[in-house]
This record gives sequence, C-alpha cells and structure tokens, in this order.
Amino acid sequence: MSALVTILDDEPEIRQLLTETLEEAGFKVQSFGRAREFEAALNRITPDVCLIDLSLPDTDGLALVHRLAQDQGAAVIIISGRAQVQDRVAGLELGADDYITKPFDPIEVVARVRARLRGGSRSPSGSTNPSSARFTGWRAHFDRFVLSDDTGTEVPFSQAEGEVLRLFLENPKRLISRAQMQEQLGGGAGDSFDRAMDVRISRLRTKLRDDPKNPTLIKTIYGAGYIFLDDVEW
Amino acid sequence: MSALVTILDDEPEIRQLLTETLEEAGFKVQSFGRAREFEAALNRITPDVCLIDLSLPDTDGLALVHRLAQDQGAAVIIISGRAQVQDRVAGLELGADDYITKPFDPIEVVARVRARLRGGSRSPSGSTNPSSARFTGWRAHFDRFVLSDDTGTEVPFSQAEGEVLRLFLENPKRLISRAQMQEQLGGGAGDSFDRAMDVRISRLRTKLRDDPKNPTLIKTIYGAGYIFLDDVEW
DNA sequence: CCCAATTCTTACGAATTGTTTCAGCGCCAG
DNA sequence: CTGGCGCTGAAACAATTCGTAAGAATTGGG
Repeated sequence: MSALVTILDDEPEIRQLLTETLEEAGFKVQSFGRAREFEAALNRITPDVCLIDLSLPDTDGLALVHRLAQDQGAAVIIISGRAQVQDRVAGLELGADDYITKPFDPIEVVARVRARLRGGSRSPSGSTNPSSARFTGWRAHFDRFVLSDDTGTEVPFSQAEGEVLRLFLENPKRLISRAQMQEQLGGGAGDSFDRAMDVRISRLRTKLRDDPKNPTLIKTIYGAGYIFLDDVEW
Repeated sequence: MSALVTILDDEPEIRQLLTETLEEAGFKVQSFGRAREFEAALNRITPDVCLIDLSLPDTDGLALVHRLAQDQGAAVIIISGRAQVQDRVAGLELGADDYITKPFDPIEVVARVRARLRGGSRSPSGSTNPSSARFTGWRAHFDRFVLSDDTGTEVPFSQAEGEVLRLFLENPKRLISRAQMQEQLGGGAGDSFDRAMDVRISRLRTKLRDDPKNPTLIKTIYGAGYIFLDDVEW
C-alpha cells in the first residue's frame, strides 16, 4: 500500500519535478495548482502527506493547514520561497509538520516525506524500555521492582532501593561519589542526607546478600564513594 | 504536563542556549555532553523529543536513533554542522524526524520541537477505541462496564473504577504516578484527593481479587505510584 | 422528595523511608 | 604499635505514605 502525497503549488515546473521524484520513490501523487481545486478534491481523497506552497493568491493558509492536520489527519509540509526564520516559525506554529525553503533538493523532500509517514504511525505511549538488567547471580526487573535469584527466588525492592540500584547498574565499574548520587537521585542536599544514602545502600546490600567487608557487588571506597564491581548486561 | 526534551551535544554553549530557550518555552529539559551518559539515562527517563548532534566521537548514531525512535517512541531531531543534502537525507533515512543545520535560530528549534509533539499526539483518525482488553484471568469490557472471569463470572465495575482500570491497561508495565493519575482522570488537585485515588484502587483491587501485599496485577511502588504488572491485549 | 448507587472524606493501623545515634573501621601522625 | 580523627554501617526511632473500613456527600431515577 503506497501512501498518497498531494502537491499544491502554482508553478508547473515545481509540480512536475516533485511529482516525478516522489513517484520514483514509490508514492502515489496528485498535484494541484490552485487551492480551490485542492480543497474540492479533499472531499474524495485522503492524502497522507500534503506539500503546500502557502504563497498562493487564493489561499487562506491557516484554515487549510488546520483542516488538513486536524480533520484529515494528514501531515503537512510547507514549501515556501520565504526563508526568513520568522516565516518558518510562523508556518510551523500554524500547525505544519515541516517547512522546506526553495530552492530545495527533491531528494531531501522525499526523505522528509518519508520521515512524516514514519512519524504518523508512531505509538504515543505504547512501548516499553529495556527495564531488566543481569549481573552475577541476579537479574533486576525494574518493571516489576523485583530481583530474581539464580534459583528463581524473587526479592522485591522498593522505589528508593531501586533508584540506587539503577544508578549502579547504569555505571558499572565506575566510582560514584555521594555528590553524584544526591544529584542523580534528586535528594535535597540536606545535611544528613548522606546518612540516608548509606541506609539505602545498606538495605540494598542486605537484599543482594552482599557483605560490605567482603563485597562482591557494591564496594565502598573510603572517602570517595562506591563502585559496582560486576559487569552488567541490560 | 510539560513534555521532556533531551539535548545531546558536546558543545556546552549550545547545550546552554538550547536549554534556556526550551525552558522558557515551557519544556522540561535535560542535556548531556556524551552519548554514554545519555544512553544510561534512557533507562530511567522517557523523553518525548530528543535533540541530537550525531557528530560526537563516541556515538553509534544509527543504533542510538533507532533505539530512541523504535523502543522509546521518542521523536528525534538531528542538529548537525554538516549541511550537505546527502547528510540531511542520510540523517532522515536513519530514522530521524527532522534535521536542523548549524548555525540555527533557537526560536525555530522550539517551533520544530512543538511540531514534533503535535505529530506524536495526532489521533489516528480512522481507528475507533477498542472497548475490550484481555489480561491474565480477566477480560475487561469497557462498553458494558463489566469484568469477565475465566469461568465466565461477570463482575461489574463503575465509572471511576473503569477510568483507573483503563489507565492501567493502556500503560502496562509502566510506573504511573499519582500526579499522572490526577491529570489523566481529571481529578482536581484536591487536598485530600490522593486518598480518594487510593480508595478507587482499593475497590478495583477487590474486584480483581488482587492482594496488595502480594500483587499479581496492580503493584504499589511506595512513594512513587503504581504499576500494572501484566501484559495486556486489546 | 425519597431512595439507591456511587464517590468522596475521615480515621486509624500497617508498611516504607528518613533521621538520629553510636559502634567500628581505615587512615595517618607520632 | 598505638591513639586520635573522620568516615561508614546499621540499629532504633520518627516521619511519611499507603490500605481500607465506615460514614458523609453527591448523583441520578423515579
């Protein structure tokens, strides 16, 4: 299923150039020289991407862009001879998805049309991020807030513990100072906050069954901070 | 709820310039000087738009852009000093949503970031809301306001319960904070509204026969929010 | 206006996290 | 080797957050 791209521009050469290039790229193309014709056509077609030159005489740009973007769900790319920053910003604020200035390279136009088609199908909040990490003897599941053993035993960890754990797993074999922790974990730079951090780490060590005096995972560097000793695979 | 924009660029002045402008425009901003830091941070943040200078030394641009666009569902805007058409086309084909060349006007960057956010939230015009979802042991029918068991037993749920349930089922395996709930469920930021939310969830858990202390479906993350643990199929 | 269903508020016990406190350890000077 | 000083670990306690029962307020239908 090839996507439908429309062109609205009053210069025939530009229409032809774009039409050719886009068709070579595998799109279905329909071009128009006047806004009236284009608007009439909208009643029977639903374009996926619209290339528009807004400097036409009979155009109410705002209404047109709005109709395309809002009602039709089409992506709008403005192609204009006006290259000033304020023109571009105005076009984008109008609701356009992209703004290309003349003269343009048709190859780039094709690339930007493709980008718009990709963007349309993107799910707003669907996918999950890599939220599971593995290291010696353990696997941490940040989507469920549990640590799982080699034997399958599961130990839940809390939010506070998880923040520390995550910071370690993101920076293995690197010294992490208390200052960095406070910054990363957003703790107010309170006077006794470092003690809270100690407690967090202490509790985390208990769950990981790691002995501070003989650490396998979390090593204390006296006067400097902590290091996560193991390799981590996300 | 303001969108989160990240910046990845090795030049501190550019980071600062963009950060200031974007924050003035009302976005939340986090900037990074190295790809490694940025990638680490991706484990705990989910940016909506990512501004990236790919000419960094330690960057595998392809992988990074792919990860952002595919896994995280973020929009990617490349900001680069390379202005050749082939560079721009290459960047866009890589999966980026936009390509801005240095030097740039920060105002235009803001406009293009906004355009990206609009694009992401554009509602898929054709598809209607599915009104039924399935997860372990249950099927939720939002058109009839009932939950049906494996055995066919039906449990009705009310409007308020349904709102919470739907929010969970639309964001499985993701932490949902109380703030997000209040925003999504339109609850005024009342003083004691958080208790009402607790009660809603409590009742929902009762109907789902889910024990808070040993949850299968709705897990509490103390001090952070809730997570729906199961996979969901609509 | 009354009744029933739903939702919110209040209240209190339970679980989690932060803070205080102190014992113990590493490091260094002598 | 030894004692002092600052840093760290963790027990005990305090503060915060959460779960839910019970009653009050709101909504909707007659």
